[in-house]
Amino acid sequence: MRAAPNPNGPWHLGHARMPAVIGTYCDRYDGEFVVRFDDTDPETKRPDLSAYDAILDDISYLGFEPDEVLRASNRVETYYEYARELIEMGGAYTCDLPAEEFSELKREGTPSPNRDKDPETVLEQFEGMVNGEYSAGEMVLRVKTDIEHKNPALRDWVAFRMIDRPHPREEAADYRCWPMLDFQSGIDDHLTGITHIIRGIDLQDSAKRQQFVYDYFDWEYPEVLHWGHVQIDAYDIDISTSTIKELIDAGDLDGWDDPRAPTLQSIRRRGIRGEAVVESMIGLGMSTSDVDLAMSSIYANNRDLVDEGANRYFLVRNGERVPVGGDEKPAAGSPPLHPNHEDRGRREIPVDDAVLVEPDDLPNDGERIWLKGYGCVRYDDGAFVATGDDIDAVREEGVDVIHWVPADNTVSVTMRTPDGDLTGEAEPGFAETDVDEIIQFERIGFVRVDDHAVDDSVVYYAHD
RNA sequence: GCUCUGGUGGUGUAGUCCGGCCAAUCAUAUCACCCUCUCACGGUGAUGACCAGGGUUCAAAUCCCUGCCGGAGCACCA
Repeated sequence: MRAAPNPNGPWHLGHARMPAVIGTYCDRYDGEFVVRFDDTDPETKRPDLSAYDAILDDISYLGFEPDEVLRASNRVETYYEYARELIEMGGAYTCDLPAEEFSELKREGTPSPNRDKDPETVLEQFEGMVNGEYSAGEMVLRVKTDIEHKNPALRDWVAFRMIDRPHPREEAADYRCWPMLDFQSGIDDHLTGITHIIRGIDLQDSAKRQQFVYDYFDWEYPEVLHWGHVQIDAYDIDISTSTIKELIDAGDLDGWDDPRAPTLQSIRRRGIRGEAVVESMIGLGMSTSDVDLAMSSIYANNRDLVDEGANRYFLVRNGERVPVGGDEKPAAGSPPLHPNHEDRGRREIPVDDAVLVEPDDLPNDGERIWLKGYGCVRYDDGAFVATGDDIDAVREEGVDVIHWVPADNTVSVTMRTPDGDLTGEAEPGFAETDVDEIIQFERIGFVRVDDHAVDDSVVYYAHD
């Protein structure tokens, strides 16, 4: 099986579907996973040189290792050879009709006057194309199909056209005569032994077009399945590489891994495992209609994967400083690193004379609240007074449990989320977490530690 | 205009080919409750769907017809 990306940028979430599905199939049935960059248009779908590696990187993030990586722009001579063969069989003809003119004839089912040229002339003109003797728009090579085919999309389609602008890859910069997707892809699928093709509904007619070429060569066409587009909820941004690129260029996004971007690099940085994405993509099935992927599905999968491993810490946003007093006041709090794993030990959070809590968590005056891992306090006149109550206050008397941090010696944290950046103060022990570690800020959510700078750590928010 | 293709709860999906075991599966979501010193994890329960109308049949989500709604192609893009 193969994934045939157009290397125009790093992948967005929707792109994950192809490697997820074919990778899973290949793993399951011991198949071959071929990545073929279909980079045969240096003009309108101009390849982005950095995208080749970025895409391979995205695939590896998803957990797949391609068996073979090809670039169509390395294989142009091969396409020429098959074109020559096709011409000799009388299966293709050079055509100098302007696009609009041919389009009109096609609509009526009228053949191009070039259609019956003898193969020698065609071959000669095709070599002219190969040698760059024509400019863009002057000459194309058409596959001779059926000019009266009831589906106009299949009538004598273009196999090669001229492009004046050099390919960005140096190795391919000299070519001017480029194959169209249907020709290139059709030849490659056969040559690389692809047995099963999955592609989008936008390419519904491709197989039917390519079938004409396969018939000329007497090849057997692979099994084909089409699926609809994937839309993803939870993003304001259009899921399209070009839109994301524009937003980055305009400075609205910091880059492909901005937490607001619907890209694989983004969710990777947020600590979401490729496996979680793959599972969700597999769950979408193979429907030909468009589907909406709920991010919550990816989040649920990821939560399953990371919860056991994620140690717990406190982070207080918009911290309200509240003095703590009372004779029963403990010197420190010691909540467990993980509620289901006492063996991992407990955090020690020393409390001097005040704590920070989130404004929404402040109880009404005179009411009690339980500072998790620390103890019960009563809120009196803007200060907490330790009550010395035991845990039954929570279990039986309905006292709420909240998270908190000491007022001093905290770690400043910037939390980058899909909805923008937040700041807060984390408990001292947070400083000991490793970069790349996935932790949970209790009552807030799972985050990936991105950076521990001297006075401001950065985390990327994954999900709650 | 021509040609493809599809419509099962909020979302995704199973079932549709070979009609009955489907008063419709599973997941996610939402809401309760249990557990719990997190609104995490785990457990229990609830909510919620066969596009519409005809037809065939003892029996239709499944077969047929019509309609409605949607997606895609008809590029010298991929």
